Parts: sequence; structure tokens; C-alpha cells
Amino acid sequence: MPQDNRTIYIILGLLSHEPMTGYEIKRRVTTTISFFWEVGFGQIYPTLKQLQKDGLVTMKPETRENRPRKVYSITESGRNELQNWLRIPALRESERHEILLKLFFGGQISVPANLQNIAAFRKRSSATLETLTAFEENLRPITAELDHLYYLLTVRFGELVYKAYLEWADEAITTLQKLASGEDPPPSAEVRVDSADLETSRNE
Amino acid sequence: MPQDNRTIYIILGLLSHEPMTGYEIKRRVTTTISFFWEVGFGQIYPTLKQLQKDGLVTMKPETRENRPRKVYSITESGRNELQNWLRIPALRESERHEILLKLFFGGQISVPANLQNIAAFRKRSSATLETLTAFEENLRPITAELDHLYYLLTVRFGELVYKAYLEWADEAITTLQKLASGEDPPPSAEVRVDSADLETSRNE
DNA sequence: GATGGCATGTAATACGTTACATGATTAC
DNA sequence: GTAATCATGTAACGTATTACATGCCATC
Repeated sequence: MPQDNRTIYIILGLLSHEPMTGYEIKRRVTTTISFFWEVGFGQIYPTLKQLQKDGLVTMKPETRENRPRKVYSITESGRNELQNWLRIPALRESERHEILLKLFFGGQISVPANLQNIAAFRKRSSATLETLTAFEENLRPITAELDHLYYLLTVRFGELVYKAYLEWADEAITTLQKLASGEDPPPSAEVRVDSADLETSRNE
Repeated sequence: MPQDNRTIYIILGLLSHEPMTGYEIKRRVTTTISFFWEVGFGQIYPTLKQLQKDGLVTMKPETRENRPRKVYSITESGRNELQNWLRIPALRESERHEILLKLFFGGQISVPANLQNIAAFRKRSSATLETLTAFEENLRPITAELDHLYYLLTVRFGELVYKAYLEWADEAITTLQKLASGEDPPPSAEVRVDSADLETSRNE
């Protein structure tokens, strides 16, 4: 019945690994797949209820250490639903790059203002890349387990893409700096601030 | 008043270049920015109405060649709103890679099935890259105009990122093929089909 | 005693996609 | 004549984000 709702499959997928609570699903999403797909509590709890109603998962209340929690498990029909979905090739990427939106209309603001936006993007991307690299180092030695290998493949995707982000940012910064130096009079105060920003973001 | 609605800024941005109709806005989006941000008619027309109500754009009905149309122009306050937004650095990328979602849970289906998904992704990405390369070739010679230069920068982003996609796909295919050949018995029918798919998608 | 993590949830709102509906003109 | 392009819009639905609300337990 669902046609577009990926939250369903994220939950089914995580439960296919092992039973867990909604809270733990959220944590798993954050620590593993959030760099290419985010899910919030506001989606998880209602979806779990729905999945239970549809018989794709079952729920078992627990009282561990006086703390009540609901542990969900995937059912056979849930596993089938998941596998059917996994076998359909994805249709398209859904990317939304706000940085590109701003840059596309960059002519409406100054070159230094655009440089600042790119510098912020570069900084963010660099931090993400570092996280991904750390993940890779942890995963490499344990790829004998198939699930870890697939996890590693997604991390590799991130690494290659974020490297491309950095490469692009450097290229764009160079292009625009040339433009600014060729057109602007002696470096203004605004330009000096930008340069400082670029330095710090580049050397972290 | 808006906090998240980028459609507003896409429309204001396009109108900052020149006045146009809702239909033409849609066409511009499709031909230039759709590879990193898509907008449908269902968003454009209502948003135009809203923007008009808020005084950020004005509308002038025309009857060109007996065909009625509504030509929208950006106002001064619209341009201010746009520029304010352009000067705020983007917070994060919003990417959703369904291919990675499927691969992350790849352990639930066979290795060849995962290979097919990656091959489909590769094929798609390769086609997009070709389009982007063609765009670049058209844009390179006309970057004297600032708007074209910014446009080119977004296209370069696409090129670098889609190249990274291809690189990743090849790497992932190699990894999984090794796995399949090391574990599977003599090539089954299923595996043969996959190999054919990979060939055609790789040589296009 | 305060902060942070574990744990579950609802409600409101915003946003986006799809389908539907209509009609003129232009090019094949 | 038929398909494609120009042109505008609405309605329904689905999906996602944000804020709010609650409470226990463990650690500092």
C-alpha cells in the first residue's frame, strides 16, 4: 500500500537485524544512515504503530529495570515486504543542495558574500568527511560479516562524495577569488574578513 | 515569515533575472536547477499567489497572440527578501539516497540483486553526467556574464559529484563481484543476467 | 540538584507530489 | 487529425518537521 514512504523500510530494515525499541531505532538511524537519510521521532513512533496494525512488526512490552519499553520485532510478512522493496532498483536521487541554490542566484549579492557561503559549506563538508573516515577505519577490519560490508559500502559512498564536495569548494573558491581580485579595487574590509574565514575553514 | 520554504526563493531568484510566467519558471527550473532542486507546478502557482499577496512580486496579465498569461515581476521588497536569504549560509545538505538505503540492508537479498541495483544507479548517474558535461561546454564560453559563471559553478558541482557516483559504483561492483565469485558455485543463470546488465551500463 | 540519556508519544503545521481539469495554439 | 507545447490552476493526499509534553534513572 505504501508507495513513497521510506521510513517504513528503514524501520523494517533495522528490525531485520534485531528487535529493538523506537528509541533505539532513532539512535541507529542517527549513528549509521543519517548522513544519507534522516528520520525523526515524529515519524518513527506513528510508523511503528502503523506497521504493527499492518502485521509487519510485532510489539512486546518490557519492564527492564523498572523502565517500561516496547520492543518491536519484524514478522515474516514484514521481511517479505522489505525484500520486495529491496529488489526494486531506486528510481532517482533526491538531492537538495541549498548551497547551489544560493550560488545559482549569487549575482544578487557580492562575490565575497558568495565566498563566505562556500567556505561555510566547505567547513561543514570537511567535518562530515572526517566522521566518515573514522567510520571506515572501524568498519574495514570487520567486513567478514556481510551486514558490515554493506554498511562500509555506504560509508565509502559518503567519503567519495564528500571528497568531491571539498574538491568543488576549492575550485569554486579559486574561481571567485580570481574574479574578486581582478575586479575589485584594493582589498576592502569585507574582503579581509572573508579571507580569514577561508583560512580557518581550510586548515581544520 | 517563511522559514524553510525554498520554493519562494527559487521563484524570487528566477524573477530577479527577468519577469516571467509560472509556466516559464517551471521550465527554467527543469532546464537549469532541477538536478539539485526540483519544483512542480503544484508548488509554483500557489506560491506565486502567496508572494503576490505578500508584495514580493507583482502580476501583469497579458494577452499575447490571443493566449492569456500572467507575467510576474519581482518587487524591491522581494529583491531584499531574496538578498537577505542569499547572505545566510546554508545549514546542511538534504540528501536522500535510496540506493544507499537499499544497499545498507543488502544482506536481506542476494549479492547479484544488490549488484543489479548498483548497476541501475550507475546507468542513471552516467546519463546525468553526460547532460551536465554538455551544459558545461555550452556555459564555458559565456562566463563573462556573472550569472552564467554562477550557473557554471553549480554545473561543476554536479559533474564532480556524479563522477564520484560513478567511481563509487565501480568500486562497489568490484567489491561485490569478488564476494560473489568467491562464495558462489559456478555462475548461475541469475549471475549471467547481472553481468550482461553491468556490461551494457558500463559501456554507454 | 542538575544535566543528560532512555523512553514514548501527540499535535500542529508546513511542505511536496500526484492526479485531475481545462483549453488554446503550433507543428507534424 | 493528433501530438506537443503553452498556460493556469485545484484538491487530495502523503510525508516530514517542529514543538510540546511527560517521566524515570544515572551520573556529576
